[in-house]
Amino acid sequence: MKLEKIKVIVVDDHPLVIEGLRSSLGADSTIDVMNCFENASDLFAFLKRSTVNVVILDVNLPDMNGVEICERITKKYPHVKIVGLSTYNDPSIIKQMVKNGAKGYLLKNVTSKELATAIHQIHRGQSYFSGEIQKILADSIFDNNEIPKLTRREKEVLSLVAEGITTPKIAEKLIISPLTVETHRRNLIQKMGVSNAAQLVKMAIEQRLI
Amino acid sequence: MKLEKIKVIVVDDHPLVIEGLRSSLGADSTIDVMNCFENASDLFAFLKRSTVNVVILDVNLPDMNGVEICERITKKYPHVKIVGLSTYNDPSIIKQMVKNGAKGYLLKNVTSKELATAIHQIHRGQSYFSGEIQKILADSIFDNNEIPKLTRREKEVLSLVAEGITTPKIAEKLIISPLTVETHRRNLIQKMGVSNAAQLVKMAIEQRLI
DNA sequence: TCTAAAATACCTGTAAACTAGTAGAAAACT
DNA sequence: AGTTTTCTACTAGTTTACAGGTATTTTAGA
Repeated sequence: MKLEKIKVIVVDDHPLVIEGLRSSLGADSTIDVMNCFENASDLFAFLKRSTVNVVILDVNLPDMNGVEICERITKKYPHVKIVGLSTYNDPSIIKQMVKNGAKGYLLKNVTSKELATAIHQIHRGQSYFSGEIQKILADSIFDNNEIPKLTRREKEVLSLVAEGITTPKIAEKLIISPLTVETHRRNLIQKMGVSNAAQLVKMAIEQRLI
Repeated sequence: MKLEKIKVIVVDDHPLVIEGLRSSLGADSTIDVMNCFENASDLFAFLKRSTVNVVILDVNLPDMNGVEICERITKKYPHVKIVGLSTYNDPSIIKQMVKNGAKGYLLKNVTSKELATAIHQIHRGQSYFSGEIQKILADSIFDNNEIPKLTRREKEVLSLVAEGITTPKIAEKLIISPLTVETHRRNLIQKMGVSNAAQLVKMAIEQRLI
């Protein structure tokens, strides 16, 4: 029986990282780095016409965020395994990635050896999370910070609030009553489980909602 | 005359980036990647006993921040040229790096070719900033956002404000009068040139003051 | 030691934010 | 077509934030 290589593609907007992955994963005879992309649309164009086993996915791409990409890949190509790769160890992002089908998540401070291990393990159907990530996921079980779903309008209001614009001026901008803005603001504070605008801004920035 | 290679060292806490730089810069016959480090202390240990032309310096290292490293290198080894390399295009960080002696600054989305060009140019005594960075530096001339100096107490209050704690509770925590907290808060808002707490929080996060 | 800077505290007034409840109209979903 | 969600808007009362001063006591630098 002929050994099939694991077909891997890399999506990262840093050419330097791509080159690093190419040279180090290329050394592994069981892994075939088919192609590398710097944005999401190129990735999807490729997925349309090729079979792929594992996608190594940077969470921060210019044209689409990692969570959305995960969701779309999982929906359209459920056989494709996703490994998140990012500088950020933000629990909410990691959890969202996992919820949307990522089978693994690594920080960029991993060695290429560990990455290769992860690819193999995930390709076998298991999951893989680096030590630090495991700890984060474990911790976040206790404080079950469900990411609340915000409506379109609420997101709009949130970003304006986060810019420090006051209620009456937000109302002016959105051409609605200040009272309505107040309501949205109130609902946001309630949904996000905070108690004032300052915390709301912090939250929004942390969860990259703005 | 024998051609001397440019002696370069790379400091980055991401092994993947290091491998990428190694493989791509290694291909350039005029550049000698002497060594790579993942933290600042290893870097300084090496500088003590070796002559180096150019340091490629990631701004985010585990043990020391980029600005501090720049300052120290410039002071102790003024002949060593520094090229900042980072994911962040935060104007205040870039400006601080330049102020502290960085001769170039690139975002991690550069190609290795551009990086090589930068190394050569900087080694010749010129400076090099990638297009995006040039734009940022140019923009920041107009809005001369001098980073205001905050006092110790102000920083304390700022981080508490940023956590969304209200004035009376901050007062309780710091065991001072709420009126004093109000004064600090007001001074902060004035110093940072913003108009409310929400903007203050945003600012503080952006400038990594908390 | 003198002095400038920082931290502390207070007053007054206005504006905005937060709390709590209600409720009709418009979209979206089934 | 019917139900649910979202967006909209209102009343009314409380709390906190913001702006403009002023002033005393520490702390730290020259």
